[in-house]
Amino acid sequence: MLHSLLFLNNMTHSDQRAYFFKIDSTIKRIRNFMQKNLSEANIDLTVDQWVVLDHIKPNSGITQNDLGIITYKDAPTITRILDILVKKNLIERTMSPNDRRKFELNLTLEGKELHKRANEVIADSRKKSWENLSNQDYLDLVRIMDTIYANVD
Amino acid sequence: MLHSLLFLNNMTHSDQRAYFFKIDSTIKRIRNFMQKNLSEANIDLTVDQWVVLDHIKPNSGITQNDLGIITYKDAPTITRILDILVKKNLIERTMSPNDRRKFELNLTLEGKELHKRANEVIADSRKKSWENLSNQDYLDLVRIMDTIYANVD
DNA sequence: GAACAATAGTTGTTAAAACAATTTTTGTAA
DNA sequence: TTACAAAAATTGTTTTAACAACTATTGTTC
Repeated sequence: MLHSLLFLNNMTHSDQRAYFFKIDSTIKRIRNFMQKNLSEANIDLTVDQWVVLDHIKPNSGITQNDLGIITYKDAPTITRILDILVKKNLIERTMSPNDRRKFELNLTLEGKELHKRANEVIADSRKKSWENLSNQDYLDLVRIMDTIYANVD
Repeated sequence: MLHSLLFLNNMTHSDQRAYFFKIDSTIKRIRNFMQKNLSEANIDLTVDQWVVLDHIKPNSGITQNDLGIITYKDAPTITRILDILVKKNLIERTMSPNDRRKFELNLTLEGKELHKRANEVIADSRKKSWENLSNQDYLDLVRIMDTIYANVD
């Protein structure tokens, strides 16, 4: 309710398209909600570490570069998140046999186990946060996001 | 197109509700787009500095605490952004006469001038990024964001 | 094959977010 | 009025994001 109230205020600024602020505050809340749920399940992962872990899992041997592309994170960010995941013993960097500039990334056993646990927490969070919304809402949201994404390309 | 493609990939994970990633990547893009437009207009402001400046302007004398509430930023973040805006000579912190714990915030003349310039850039960015979308889309987006926000409260 | 360009990854810096801990001031209750 | 709680703001630390600069390796062109 605070959210709606404040946004209406914000809307008076200039036009009805001040949606940036709305999306920004909502995504922050979702992130915090997921983070809280991970922490309460004693899972030592940030949401972004989860995103990276979750994208390595079905792509064994992926390089850091490609990982950055599919997660929309730049190279330095990937490097640093991976440094943390390696330190936590959740992933392995093995040098590519063909190209000594590259690493191949894989989950460790511990990484796979933690992924499984975290996945349940994230799925529950997702379900909870989507309550009262329909499949049509989902399709609309995706279409709107894709349109904006294309507009600013 | 890359966006859609990658998202479809991501969708195969578990269910159709992995919308977090979609929103997150889109908001990042919008932010970068606005930042680029500010920089190209030679406006030395980050998007978040803009948000703070834009919320002080119609609320002269607002305290840091209240500013944090309406911008959805916590106290330390507000402190640090204001430090920067003060250093840039865009806002003034004057001690509240009634309560020596509080500051009253106001734009300087320079702040008002920069706000005006930035406002045009942001409005243009907003318009551009909303192309091909309707008023109904806007209403749907707001409703979906508000619903999610309430769900994770 | 040597010179140069491109690619993969790392390091440095600044900004913002979240959280915890702290200081200063104000409000409240005994 | 004194003791304690609450409020406002700051400082410290870790993580992520963006950008620039850099190293090492590979690819290309002459």
